[in-house]
Amino acid sequence: MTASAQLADSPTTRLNPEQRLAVEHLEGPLLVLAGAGSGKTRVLTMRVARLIEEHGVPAERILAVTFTNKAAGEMKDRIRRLLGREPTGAWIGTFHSLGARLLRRHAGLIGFDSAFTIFDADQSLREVKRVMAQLGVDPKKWQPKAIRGVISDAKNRLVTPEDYTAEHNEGFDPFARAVARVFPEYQRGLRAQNALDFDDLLVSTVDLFDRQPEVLARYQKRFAFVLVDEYQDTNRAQFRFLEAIARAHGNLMVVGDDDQSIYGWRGADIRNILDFEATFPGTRVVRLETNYRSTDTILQAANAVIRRNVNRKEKTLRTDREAGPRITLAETADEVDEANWISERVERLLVDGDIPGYRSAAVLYRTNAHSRALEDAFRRRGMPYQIVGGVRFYERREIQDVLAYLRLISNPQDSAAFERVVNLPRRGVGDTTCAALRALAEREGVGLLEAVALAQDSSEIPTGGRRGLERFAALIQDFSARAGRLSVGPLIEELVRELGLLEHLRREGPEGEDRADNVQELVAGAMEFEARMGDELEGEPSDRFTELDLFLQQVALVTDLDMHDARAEAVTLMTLHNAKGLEYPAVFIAGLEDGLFPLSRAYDEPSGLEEERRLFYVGITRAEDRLFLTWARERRRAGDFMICRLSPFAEDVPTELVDVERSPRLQREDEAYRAQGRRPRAEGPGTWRGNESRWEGPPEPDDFPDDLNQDRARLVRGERVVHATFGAGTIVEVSGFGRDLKVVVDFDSVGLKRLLARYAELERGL
DNA sequence: TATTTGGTTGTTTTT
DNA sequence: CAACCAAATA
Repeated sequence: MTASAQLADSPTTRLNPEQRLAVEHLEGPLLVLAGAGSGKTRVLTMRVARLIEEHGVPAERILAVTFTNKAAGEMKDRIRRLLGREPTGAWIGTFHSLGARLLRRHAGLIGFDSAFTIFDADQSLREVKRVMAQLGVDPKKWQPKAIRGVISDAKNRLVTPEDYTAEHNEGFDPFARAVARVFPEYQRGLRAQNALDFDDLLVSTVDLFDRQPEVLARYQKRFAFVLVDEYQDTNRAQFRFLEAIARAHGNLMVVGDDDQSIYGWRGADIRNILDFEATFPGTRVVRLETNYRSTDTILQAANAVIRRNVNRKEKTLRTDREAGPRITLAETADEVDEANWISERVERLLVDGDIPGYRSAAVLYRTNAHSRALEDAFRRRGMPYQIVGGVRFYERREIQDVLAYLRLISNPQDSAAFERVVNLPRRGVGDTTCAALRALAEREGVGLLEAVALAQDSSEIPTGGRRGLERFAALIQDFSARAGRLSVGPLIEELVRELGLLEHLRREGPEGEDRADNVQELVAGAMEFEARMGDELEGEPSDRFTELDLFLQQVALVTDLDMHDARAEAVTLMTLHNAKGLEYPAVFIAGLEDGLFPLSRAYDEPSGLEEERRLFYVGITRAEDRLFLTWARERRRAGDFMICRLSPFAEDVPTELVDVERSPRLQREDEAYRAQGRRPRAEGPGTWRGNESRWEGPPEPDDFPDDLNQDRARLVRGERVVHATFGAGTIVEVSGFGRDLKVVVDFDSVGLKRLLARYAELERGL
């Protein structure tokens, strides 16, 4: 962080004119269009400090919203440093954590108890599955994940279950009809369990503001200044949240960059930024186009890439920095070779003194699955690395098990948690007992835990199960009582001990040892947890909160990225999405192959391709000094090998900025081929060659077998097709690409079939 | 009821 | 080549 050093002495004279304009802005709407590396965080934090320091605004009148807890923490740090004291009372957090905090205060007003559970993606998926089973919606025909996705999209657009159902339950789209049945029941299920999913944290907050004008008025008055980071990634619900508060006074500052909008798939609405001036009349617009991060070479590459997008606000980043070394594009044989090349190159950068330590390098990739090969290579070489994302700590089975206990202790209505742990460790409560209990609970209109009491004198519950249920319920009640007087750390420790969980896990075999370690890590983490009670509970009756409630909330909302330790002396491995907002002296972007990056699915729509390109742009602009792009000729994906060709994105980088390399293994192999008088495999027009940095022109379509040709007419979801034997049908799903393009077709006569497009010879039409 | 087996499935990206 | 899930068996 080069900027932070300058921040320490904080004179506004260190700002460029545009930055100063933004920092000194006092009242009214302000839109800051901040290019990558243009010092936007600096502007945000300095404005906050200035409001407090020079204009005497009390810290508690400030609301600052970021996208990750880490960004929020960083903002708080910097403000603290600028002020020389804590910005006590200011609300600085993510949309989700702020929503959770507001909802906990006013849970009663929207029909929830303030100890509500927050369902993460996994839990809400389970709930969808449960509802589907209850309603008899076939999970084979409609994927629970897909349904969950549509529900999430609807929520992000603030479409209620009722709206959705009214619109679709009689429509012609059978999938939408299925969703129309599941959605309302899913929502009812959450409510019955006193649970909210991630999206609800936004939706319900907006709802609360809509329905309780006096609550809204209170926060409008309190938060006289609202500041938002990464504004290009906000969705409809988030916009409404901001707008609700800010419309009272218009003191809303948003900072964003339409070129870095990479969450369209999550409902981010680019119109929020493009229409900002129209929504808030009198908006002052400030553009930050000077980059303080990257070399001129890197910036030129970034500009050249992003220029190819049609749908954007025209702008060009400048820098005062030197040209710097050229970008390296490396061709490798396969993912193992690629990973070796990268790890070897990191080592070399270190030895040559180009970077001071491992932490100065990051490897970015498109999909989490890609991390495995890299991880192997780093481990083999004995190099320190840390992976951000992927299998998250809190998502591990054993951790989820412990958390389910805690959730049930905190919120007895959480039936999902009940089912998860009722038979863990074994208490003789199997599927039969559970099903009977569920039926009983349903009939009596109570939660599962409550139903246990009724089950004792109910003949429909198997006697074997009853004893187990009783023991379980007693255990939970016991711990609920303890939760009131113990803090989280000791509470979890006792729980784990009394369950004999560690021994239980170790008995599972070699895997179990790791699992036991993870549980111990969770205990250790909880021991360190000190609820910021003072902050969280200010002005609230404190008897409705326990430390456990707050711990669970934090756990639900803290992500892997937030736990990432930027100071650890290790190479960082993460997806391009996770890299947003970060910077490194040396950046590697791996897997630059057509179909992987951009992902083949992105070709379905022009906007999809543009979003992928923005993602590439984000990746490039993470680099301060050195940028490496790598690709593999051949890669294993989903079990089998695929022949790859260079990503068209790489071709958008001007050739004069690029040095081309081939991995040593590739050089050896190609030599061997040549010695046999044969043409090196996969090398032809359209391939970058040898050590000459010369691009030989675009690939000739004829040079690629038809089934690899990405330009071919594409089969898309919803399209009508005709098959030689099955007749007419509708495409329900498309997956894979090129040679492995697979489609699921719902044929009018024979129903669902999964087909490999290359054999199926589907014709378009009715 | 618990465990094992075999078969199927799939790869975006995340708060 | 996983990981996950359903039915079959102990």
